[in-house]
Amino acid sequence: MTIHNSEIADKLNRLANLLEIEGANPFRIRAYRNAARIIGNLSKDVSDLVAQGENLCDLPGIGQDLSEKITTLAQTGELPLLTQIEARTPAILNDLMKIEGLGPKRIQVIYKKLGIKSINDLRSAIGKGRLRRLHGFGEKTEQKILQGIEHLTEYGQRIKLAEIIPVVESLTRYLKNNQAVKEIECAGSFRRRKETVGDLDILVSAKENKTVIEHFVKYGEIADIISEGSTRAAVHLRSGIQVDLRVVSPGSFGAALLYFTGSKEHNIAIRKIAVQKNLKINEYGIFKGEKELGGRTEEEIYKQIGLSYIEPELREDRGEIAAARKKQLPKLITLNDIRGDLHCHTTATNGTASLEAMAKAAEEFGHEYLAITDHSEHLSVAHGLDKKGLLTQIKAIDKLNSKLKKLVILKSIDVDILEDGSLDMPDSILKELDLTVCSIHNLFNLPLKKQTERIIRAMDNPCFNILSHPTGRLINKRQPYAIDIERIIHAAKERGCILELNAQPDRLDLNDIYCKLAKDIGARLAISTDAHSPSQFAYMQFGIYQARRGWLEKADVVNTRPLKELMKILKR
DNA sequence: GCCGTTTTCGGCCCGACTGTTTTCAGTCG
Repeated sequence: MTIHNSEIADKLNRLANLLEIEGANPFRIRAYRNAARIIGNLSKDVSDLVAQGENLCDLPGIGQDLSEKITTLAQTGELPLLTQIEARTPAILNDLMKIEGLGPKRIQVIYKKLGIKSINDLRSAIGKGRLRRLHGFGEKTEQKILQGIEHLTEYGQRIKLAEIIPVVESLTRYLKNNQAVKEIECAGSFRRRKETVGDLDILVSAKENKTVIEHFVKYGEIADIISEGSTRAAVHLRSGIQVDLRVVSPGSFGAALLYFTGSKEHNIAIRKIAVQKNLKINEYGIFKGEKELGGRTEEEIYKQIGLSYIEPELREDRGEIAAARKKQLPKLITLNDIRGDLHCHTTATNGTASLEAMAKAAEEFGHEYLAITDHSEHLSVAHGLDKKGLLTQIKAIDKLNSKLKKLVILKSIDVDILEDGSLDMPDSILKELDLTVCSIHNLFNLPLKKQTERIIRAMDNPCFNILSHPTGRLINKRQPYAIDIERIIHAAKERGCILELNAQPDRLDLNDIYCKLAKDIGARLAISTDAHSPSQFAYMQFGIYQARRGWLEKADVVNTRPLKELMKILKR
């Protein structure tokens, strides 16, 4: 049995929670949480590192003790300290930590005094009025906890980035109606363009705070107000999303933006650097004693602590600070760098628009080239094309190309990788195409080795160009299939194959961490929309966001190249 | 529990809001 990084991180987090409930040293708890984050963000499997005899102490934030604990965990699947603590503090208390308004101290009290262990226990205790009899608990706290339980059971999941955009747009439009508002930005994980967001953090600079807050809490979509003060307020929208508003003076906008954008780990790291330089960073600015050295812009603050400006997408404490210090940050790719799209579908299979309509939309989007990649026969639910169907499409593309002025249509296919690693179309036909996009669309549950070798065997075919949605995950819906991604990236590099970053908002596959791994290994990537309708070409933006989070630059992505150069790359 | 061109011991980011209590602890970001 191999234990995955996410499971190791989960166990460390659970241990940290229980320790916190027991009242352990807060810095020790932080060390465990920090280690959980480091492991969770790692692109390589800890189990592999351990098997190779690597010393985990080399990882930042992991010392001798944690290294030994994690090694044991990777080897045996057990974390003895966790087992030991669970013997006296029930593991189920972890569930209570997820409830808004309930932290370790209160959980400790309700467990010790009332024997409450689960959310159900808690609900019934509140119903019987047992909670409000405890010292430090009152009626309002009770109501808040009840609301927290309700909110948790109703809206457990984070929301996909694409789904939150209209919410942000209408809210910011509303806030701008207030005369006092000068600048406005949606910060938080939204600004870092994370694939999902948990809540919204809106930052406003204004001449006067009070009227902005008053205006905010009157927004028509608000279900309830969580808190309302003189500089910040928090609400739930009717959709369940929490929105935090923070208002600062224009002179502090940069400092507040930095603070509110996060990530928390990035903030802690840069504030630590400030402390080392005898400076202090807070949401109002950067200070030497009483003297303010900056705060109007984020750049000012980074500069004061000797760092070049760090793009929001990189602020995850994954090496960006060291890179900023050495002036070695990547020049991140932008939407403008993209020249074409290498994956889309038409009505020939499961797209909603004709070849002509897709071509027109791609041209209007500004593309120089577009690959038409309908499904192959094996994917019967999508009415995949057989040999004859593909040959018909090839002819139609030739005809259309002779009419098009600005755009070139590339002949292609989204061909299934079959169980034995062969492609679902004879090579003799694949050779007629400009490129191939190859996908796994069935047998998601093969064992890791088998699935990995299925893909690598497919790449051995010289007709293989792009591996589409390489891990197969669907955000909030389906786990990635079991594959050795590092081996696949190496195999792609050796064979001149390309890895796709599929820009569909529920795929974003490869994810940010694997994009960076591919870049570090030196494999090429393509950012493609997999558009099934004309409007979906706009999904390219989401691919770009994810690519930027993965440190990708223009040169790492093949569809930033002019057509001629691209064709050379596709020759393998 | 981690970490070190001030330190191998003594620090560890910083502030706002709420509820309950009467000066502050707990929670959150």
